[in-house]
Amino acid sequence: MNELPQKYNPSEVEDKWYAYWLEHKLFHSEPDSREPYTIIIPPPNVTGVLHMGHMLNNTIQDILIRRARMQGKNALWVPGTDHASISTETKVIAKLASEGIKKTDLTREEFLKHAWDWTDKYGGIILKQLRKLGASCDWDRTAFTMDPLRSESVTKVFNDLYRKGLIYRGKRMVNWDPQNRTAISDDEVYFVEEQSKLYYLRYYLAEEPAEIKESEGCVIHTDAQGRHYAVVATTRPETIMGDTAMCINPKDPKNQWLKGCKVIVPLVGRTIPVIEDRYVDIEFGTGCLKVTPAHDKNDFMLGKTHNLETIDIFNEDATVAPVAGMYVGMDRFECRKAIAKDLEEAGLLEKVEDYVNNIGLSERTGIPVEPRLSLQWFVRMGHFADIAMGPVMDDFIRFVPEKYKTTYRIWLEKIQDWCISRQLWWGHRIPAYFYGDPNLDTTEDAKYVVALTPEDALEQARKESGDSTLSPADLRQDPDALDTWFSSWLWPITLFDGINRPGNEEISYYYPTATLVTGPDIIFFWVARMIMAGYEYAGDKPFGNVYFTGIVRDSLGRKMSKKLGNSPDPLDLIRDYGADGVRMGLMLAAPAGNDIMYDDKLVEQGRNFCNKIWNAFRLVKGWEVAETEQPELNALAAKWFESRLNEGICEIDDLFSKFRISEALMTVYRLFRDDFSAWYLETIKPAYGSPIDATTYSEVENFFDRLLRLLHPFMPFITEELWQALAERKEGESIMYAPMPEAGVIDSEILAQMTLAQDIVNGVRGVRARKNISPKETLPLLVLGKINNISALIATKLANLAEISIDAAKDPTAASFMVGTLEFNVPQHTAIDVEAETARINKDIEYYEGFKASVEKKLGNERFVSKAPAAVVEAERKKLADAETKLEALRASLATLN
RNA sequence: GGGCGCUUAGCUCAGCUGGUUCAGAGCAUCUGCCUUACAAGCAGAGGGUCGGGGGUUCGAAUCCCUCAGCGCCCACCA
Repeated sequence: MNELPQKYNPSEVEDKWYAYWLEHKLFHSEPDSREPYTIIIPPPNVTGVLHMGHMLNNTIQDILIRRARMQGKNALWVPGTDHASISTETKVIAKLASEGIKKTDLTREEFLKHAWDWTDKYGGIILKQLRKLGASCDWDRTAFTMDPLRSESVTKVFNDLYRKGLIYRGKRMVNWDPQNRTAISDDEVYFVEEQSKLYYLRYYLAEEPAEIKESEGCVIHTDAQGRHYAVVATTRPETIMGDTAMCINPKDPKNQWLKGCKVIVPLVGRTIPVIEDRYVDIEFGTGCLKVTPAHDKNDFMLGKTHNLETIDIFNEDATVAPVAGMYVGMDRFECRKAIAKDLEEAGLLEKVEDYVNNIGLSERTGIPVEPRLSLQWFVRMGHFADIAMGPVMDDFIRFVPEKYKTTYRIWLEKIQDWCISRQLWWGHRIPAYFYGDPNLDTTEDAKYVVALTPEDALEQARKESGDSTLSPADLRQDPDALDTWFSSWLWPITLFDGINRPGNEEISYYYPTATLVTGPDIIFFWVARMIMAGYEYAGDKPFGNVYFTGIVRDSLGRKMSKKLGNSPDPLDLIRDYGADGVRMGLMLAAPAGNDIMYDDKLVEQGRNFCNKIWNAFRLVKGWEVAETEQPELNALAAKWFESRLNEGICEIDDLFSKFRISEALMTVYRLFRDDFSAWYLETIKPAYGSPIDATTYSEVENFFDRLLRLLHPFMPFITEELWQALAERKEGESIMYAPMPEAGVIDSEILAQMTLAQDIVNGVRGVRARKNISPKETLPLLVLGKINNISALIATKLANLAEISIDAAKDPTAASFMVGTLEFNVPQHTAIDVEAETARINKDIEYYEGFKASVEKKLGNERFVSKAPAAVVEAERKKLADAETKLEALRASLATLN
């Protein structure tokens, strides 16, 4: 036993076994006759580093995959990374900027070279980090969302959807990120409250009307010179150059007088019509709305309805464009200040109010999104919403927790077409090729073809244009890239090359995958779209279950962020607490869908538990074994623990089937710590220096083995270390492939007997604690009735009893306790503290009298007796009888005290 | 503005197809113990009128209504 240190030392153990698993290719899977169990990793950003969210997410996946593997399934966990178009491009641009290089100074090829260099250098660090966690991914299959195979698939799918009419190019109002100069999808915009200002602008009437039609409730503005004007409230005065109308609500009494008028845009001097639309909120501001169709979604709609001109006054980087005619080249926010000032000076600014409004920010750059009219590629979503709704609603794809079904349904019901083009270089380039007049490329009149290759494109273009002299130089591929999610949504399929080679052996075998583990934040971005693509391109669901994890927060409930510095480095934690300890700590606090409040206490508990397991092993391994007959106590204890273990296994199986993983872990934890260590091992533990009988020893080994296997999915390293040490193992053998224990017979009789034994032991220990009697001092025990054999034996050993007298007469001087209706006396040498004992018994009597009274009241209720089920009434009667027995015993004790 | 969810011990949560698993678990706290597996441990103990109010019922943490607080998602009125 002295060979093993007193404390478990994780770091060397972890490296040793991870290398062993790799060496023997234990994570690798090939299709075979077993049932498959597949998990695809949510690919982390290729340039990302491991954070606590990854730890949680990947621990769960590893638990599921390891358990499946031990259940005899062909378990495959496919790893990979995501090219993360916007995020990576942003990082590369920043890195280049730090070297004094501007993206705009580079050619596409040069830029991509930098990006690939960056990717090769930093890419995949996160996958290396995952190994520290013990992740049992099949690294031979490591994929990248932009490797050749995935790229080919993406292009094929784009082509296919285009042919099906599900992809189109269209002019829409998109969210424009002026820093990255790209469109982003609605889902990539988040809103924050911002303290801003509401500017009230004067729009003078273009010509003074002969008469102003005054009506009830009307608000007419006149200046000192008697000229009339309307007042428009806006948060964005810088867009006035794009104004092409002013809009009022036709029912607004305040502004009736403006109907049919024309007004002059302040500073700009352009005359615009006053239009009427019920869209305008009468209550907001003055009820007058300036309409800038190029720079606001709703204004765009109004522009369409009322046939307004669209003036796009901003450049790609949100500086003012020449067409605006003034403030040209100025940044939009600079321009706002300048205009405010100029309006003020021109007397066109009525007033400025403080105003809190929500502004949309780009998820990537955090800067305000500019609504911008542009030509983009879209996927028609109606068809996809149709095919993706049913399977989730019918639980054919099961969401855990279930509440996300609603979220999913509502999103699908009002789904918008998906803008898939991004004005980026890092990503899958859109396989559309323009020909003809290059000036038309960025217009809706562009001539283009969509093709798998430039060669195909040329052929098609020749055919469509009828110009057989077109050369490759006449084709211009769309410079834009696809939204990252356009490759991610194919991930479950492309990992098995199911797009390029439909129906191949791998896709047929591994698809649909078993369970997807991901965060609810990407339910729309990714989960929903994978379901759509799955049905469209693999003819089946991509996964059977979706397990949504929560967010890892700090102990104060704050999101972990770099800014707050409240996120521990996972690798530091692994170093300090061991991978198993960290895994356990995270899992203890992580019911599906619940955020977890991370606290070092959790991983401490995990580390401590590792130590507990370690020491239990030291104990057992330290025993000397003798070929002696097994004592009855040990035989009974084994019989009990067998049942208890089976009971535990049943619970664990049930919990796993409900994805209640943290509860399953808690169950094993208690099984090991309480039942196995505190009760079973303590029961069979031989006296110091004495040997243990061979039968018991082999039983202990067997129990230990099964417990290690139950623990292995949660804590892979320590369980492998101990399992290997528990018996002779062959090279290449691993607990990873040891069968997961299955529940056997549960003997409820012996479980009940043991419960009594435990109650007695607890009773005696309670007496010891109250009377300050050392655990070392043996005590006699009087049973005022009968108890079973196991109880007597267990109690004798674990309560350190000298002897047990069955059917004993009450000893009035003894300390007493009750288990159910059975009384126990512990005679002692020292005089009992009559006062304290009296007080204790009186307290009990008081409690049981109150209890009895409530039961009597219930039973005295005619309606209860007549309406409640017989069994319930019967149970109440038994309660009453037991309470009476107990009270009788307590009163007898009290009487003997005095 | 629309929707979903939550509120049970100091903390994190379970229980919620109504009645002895009904008030639980882990952690934390307190009190004893360095008892030759483990002080990263062992033994014992305390702690909640189940957010407030109302209703249904013989009976409510559990079902219904209502109020309050919190969280998330969607929309984005200039």
